[in-house]
Amino acid sequence: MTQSTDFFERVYAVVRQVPYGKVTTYGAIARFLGAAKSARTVGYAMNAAHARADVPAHRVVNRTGLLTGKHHFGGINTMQQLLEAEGHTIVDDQIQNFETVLWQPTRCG
DNA sequence: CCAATGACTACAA
DNA sequence: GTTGTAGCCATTG
Repeated sequence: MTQSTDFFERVYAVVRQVPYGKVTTYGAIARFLGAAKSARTVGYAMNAAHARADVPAHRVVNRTGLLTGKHHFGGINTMQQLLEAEGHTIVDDQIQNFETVLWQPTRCG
């Protein structure tokens, strides 16, 4: 399907590669896709990712590790709880040791 | 087709 | 070091 969803599928493919207990950023995904400046569009794709059960959008946060999109999970605490359930520590909607749990997309595992 | 929106990021003051 | 503005790109109206 070479439709608008194509771009989203690219994002989904990367987000699904995020391992358990790890998180990534919009910029990392955008850059990996070759659209370093489309970070916003990546977040937009996340909004559509709601329809994808295989897309752990809660593992995607902004470059500061802040849960900016927690509002889009139906509950402002849903995203945080999901991350905490994976062993993350969140304070003030911000992931602690963010760089420690940060994961970056790779072409080979 | 034009205008507005958005889960971002980088630069400047 | 904090706050504000600008740029960017894809989607939607």
